[in-house]
Amino acid sequence: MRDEILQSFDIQGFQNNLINWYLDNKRDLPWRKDQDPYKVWVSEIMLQQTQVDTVIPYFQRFMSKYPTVYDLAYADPQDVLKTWEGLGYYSRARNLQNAVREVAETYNGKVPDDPKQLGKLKGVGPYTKGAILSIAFNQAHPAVDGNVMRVLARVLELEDDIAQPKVKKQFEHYAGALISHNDPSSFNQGLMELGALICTPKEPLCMFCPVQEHCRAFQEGTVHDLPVKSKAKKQKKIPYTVLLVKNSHNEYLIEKRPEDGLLANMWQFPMVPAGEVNKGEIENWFKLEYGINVSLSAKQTDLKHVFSHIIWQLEVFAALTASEKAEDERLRFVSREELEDYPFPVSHQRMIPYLP
DNA sequence: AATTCGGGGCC
DNA sequence: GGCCCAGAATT
Repeated sequence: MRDEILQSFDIQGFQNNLINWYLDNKRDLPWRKDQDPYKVWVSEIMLQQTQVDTVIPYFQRFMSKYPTVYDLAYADPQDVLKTWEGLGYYSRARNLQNAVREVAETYNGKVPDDPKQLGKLKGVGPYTKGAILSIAFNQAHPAVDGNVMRVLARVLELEDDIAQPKVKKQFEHYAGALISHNDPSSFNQGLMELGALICTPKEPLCMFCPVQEHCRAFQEGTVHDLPVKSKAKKQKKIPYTVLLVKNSHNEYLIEKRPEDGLLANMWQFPMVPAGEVNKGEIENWFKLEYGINVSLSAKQTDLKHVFSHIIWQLEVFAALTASEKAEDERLRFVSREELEDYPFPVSHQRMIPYLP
């Protein structure tokens, strides 16, 4: 790499200022009560692309349901998914349980402290590996997330586009060069805490920054120009007609999504791809696709749901059927109360108030 | 290297 | 509307 960037950098002073600030100002978070590797692991998975305030209640519920590696290893995957409901990126839950089962079987229930073994676990990438090693095992491995890239881009005044994968590897190199070997846990968490509380994306609080004297962007007045990040392309809009199908027993038709792809293994109300099926053909299409005769009734509402890469435009209709049972394994008629037992994506939770 | 994975908070 | 968030897996 370009190590001349670190030539005149006061690594020791930076470490001391950062760590002392962190120890004095760290938030009292539920996963910071101890260094249990399993808890650190679960918290780091939940915190991927997810803000602290969102994670807190999920972490509490998850740990009370699955206090140990073995509790999670032996749990029903559908129950785990239900516990994850609303948190998003549901493959995280499936990967976590698969990895925990491997830890139970292969590593005698102990989270491995070996970087190679840890990195092979499902869902444990470069960031999470470094976070677990440093926080739970006090090993000096870098843990570079979005916060750390923003902080380092400013402190070292790095103008590389942080949206590019190769740039993250460069930042990991710098983070590895800066990390405290005396207290890698506080150093890594301090970088992230600084990014969350002080070195924020917009309007950073430089006046309160513990490493202001080390920050090249502050010295040069370029804080607002960093980090450089290219824009993501706009999401594609996909229209659906959703059918809230009710039968004579006041039961509603739900279906289980495929085991791969978007919202894998979650349940939902049947969706008709409106881009491929005309309004007048919906009932025929439904009979062919689901084997159930329905009659469309009143439109209930329009909903828009934004994902990272697509936007669902949902037109929600009520519908009636004479059917009482569905042949297909992925289909079920359930009462309003029984709906609560199934993991639903937020987009479909929002339809429940409109059930006929 | 680019795309696929959720959802909420903020402006 | 756009941007950000304690990213990883897949292609």
